[in-house]
Amino acid sequence: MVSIVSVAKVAGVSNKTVSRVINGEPYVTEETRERVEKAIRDLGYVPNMAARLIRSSRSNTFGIITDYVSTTPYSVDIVRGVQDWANANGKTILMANTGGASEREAEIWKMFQSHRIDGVLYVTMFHRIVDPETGDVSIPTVMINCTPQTNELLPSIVPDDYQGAQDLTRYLLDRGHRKIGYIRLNPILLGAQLRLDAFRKTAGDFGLAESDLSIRLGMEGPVGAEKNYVYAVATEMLQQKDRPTAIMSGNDEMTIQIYIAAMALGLRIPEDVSIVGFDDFRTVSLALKPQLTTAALPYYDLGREGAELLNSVVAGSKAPPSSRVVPCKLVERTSVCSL
Amino acid sequence: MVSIVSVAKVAGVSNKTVSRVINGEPYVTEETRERVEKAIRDLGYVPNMAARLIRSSRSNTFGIITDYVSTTPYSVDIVRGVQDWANANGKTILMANTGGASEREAEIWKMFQSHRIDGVLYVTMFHRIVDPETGDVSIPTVMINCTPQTNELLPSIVPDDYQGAQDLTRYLLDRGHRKIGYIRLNPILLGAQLRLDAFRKTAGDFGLAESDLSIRLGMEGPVGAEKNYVYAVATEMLQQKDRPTAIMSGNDEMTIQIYIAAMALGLRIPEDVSIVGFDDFRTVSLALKPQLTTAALPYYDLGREGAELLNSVVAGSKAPPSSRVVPCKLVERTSVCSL
DNA sequence: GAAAAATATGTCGACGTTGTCATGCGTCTG
DNA sequence: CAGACGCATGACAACGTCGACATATTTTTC
Repeated sequence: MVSIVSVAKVAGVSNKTVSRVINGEPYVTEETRERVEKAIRDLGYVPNMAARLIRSSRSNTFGIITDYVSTTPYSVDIVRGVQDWANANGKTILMANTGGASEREAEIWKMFQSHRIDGVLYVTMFHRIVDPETGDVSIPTVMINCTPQTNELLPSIVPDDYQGAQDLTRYLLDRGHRKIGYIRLNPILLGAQLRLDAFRKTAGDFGLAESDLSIRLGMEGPVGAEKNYVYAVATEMLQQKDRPTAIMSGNDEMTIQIYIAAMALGLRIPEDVSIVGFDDFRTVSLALKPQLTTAALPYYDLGREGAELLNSVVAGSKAPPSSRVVPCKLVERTSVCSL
Repeated sequence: MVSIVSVAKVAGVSNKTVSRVINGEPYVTEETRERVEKAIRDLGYVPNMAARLIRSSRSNTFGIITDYVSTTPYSVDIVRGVQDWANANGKTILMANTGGASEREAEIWKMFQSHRIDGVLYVTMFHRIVDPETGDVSIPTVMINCTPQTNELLPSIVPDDYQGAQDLTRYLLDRGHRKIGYIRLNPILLGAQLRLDAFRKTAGDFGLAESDLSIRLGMEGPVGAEKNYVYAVATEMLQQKDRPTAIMSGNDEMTIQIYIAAMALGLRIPEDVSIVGFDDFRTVSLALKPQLTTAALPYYDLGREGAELLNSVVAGSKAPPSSRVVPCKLVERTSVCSL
């Protein structure tokens, strides 16, 4: 492999001078610089990060540790956000996922440490409460899409599920809906509770009675093996004689079943029932006809800002580890009508 | 940072002996080994991969370079397959994605080289033909889900779209369907052509005339900004007086619109129309009612086997760079009825 | 025009690890 | 009991890079 030494030999300078050119340090004649750069090009020299790291003990690398990248195609955008930031800032990304197994988690932290990474982004694929199992490895960490259980005060950055659901509820109320059904997400997920709370509170503040709200559980059970009642629940809800004029769904994926249930009963969307989702999972929200009005989870921004935040932590900013909350934008499409 | 030297000091041995213990080399007394292991535990020592790398010039790291991890939640399973393999075999994964920009691609190859990674997995999110822009960086490479344009003879590993579509078509024919509609995937994707070819050939071999087949384009245009005709095309197809008894869809995502189109026309699935998809994109195929019969893209296996293959290439196996094809398994659910 | 300052380049060692070779000691062989 | 062998350990150099410091050359300053 071609090293700094071979470049130096070809350019007829010392290796230190080559190092200076590579790192853009001052005190190199234009002429020398050009000769060195030519040698670098000719030889196809690429600096060796590993050597740089043992010298300077800064790896310029972040690690991402995730639970279920895969079983859930939802939140890949978080990873993309991180990668784009990394790319723009000359950082490298090391990736690992636990598949939910906590014994693997400790291994991964060890692996990260063996690469002397500068910081860790701890990403969960659903908004939830967790406890990183670092196995006494301590590396600057930012949590994305999750908050720590014990108050170990790791900074975290999460979507504002509450505000998103609030906006969606108001949106329906503003359009005259007074009987609203709600099909709940798996209660395991933190977002589920926040969204439901916002729905209840907003509807209540507006003056709706609890009896105007038809709240039902759509899913439950462990992530990846949950029981799904959505179709049955939606069918039942829509067969009530005093049926809701709008249904709010725990997430977009569940709306597929709500759409089908409604259509099977001969109801038109949105004329007979309005439907809103949550997440803006575009594979679904754009494929449905009419297209789905929903609240977009700011996954990409979560990733980007998380990386940014981690960077400032690594750089030693003493900002108290706080929980940042990123708003969910309401995306208006055509699945809701005004009454 | 605690290094091998500090461990040696505490254990009262030379650093080489510590190295021997770490690497499980022979010729260390049981007693010495224990003393060293204790010191390692006490100090929380973790070997420094970077140092190991400059010594041995083997990084035990693979890079993954992808085009659109993100915009498409489809193929994250490939990445999961790779990661699981890596985890089981003590390799580390460096990730980068181009977002489709080829100027970024060259940068990424350079970055990979600067980390002296052992090999690259070049992954595309759709089965297609590409040309890696390595920018004269040469690292052992395996292509996953894509095949090289120029015959540079990089080994590749791809799903068997042809066989999958063949199985699906036979499945319909076996159940008595003789008028079959086909809504095509974006022709940009290699899989689109293969799937269509298999459909045509299999139906033809069975004795169906071209007039029994109703083949229509469902999508076209650049990835991420395609035009989508599926709903309109499906509606039209199902309104023909001699309408097909079954529709085969380019992929699962498109079936959402086919379902809705059918239901809007008052048709029941599968009694009035049978529908099959492709991919087994479970967010969709399991959410639909009735659940979708489809062919599963072997993404996880693609990742796993791709990593395996790369490993053997890196190890210097002289196996001629061939294209391996992994079968798509038919997943039978309830969206098809027998006539 | 001599001293001081600025610029340009080089020498050397250190980072943490492992490969090579050397050494010391006990045991076996004939 | 001498030589050969096997085992356990250590000394030292080298990998590629860069920081600290030294030296050489040019420019500025009074």
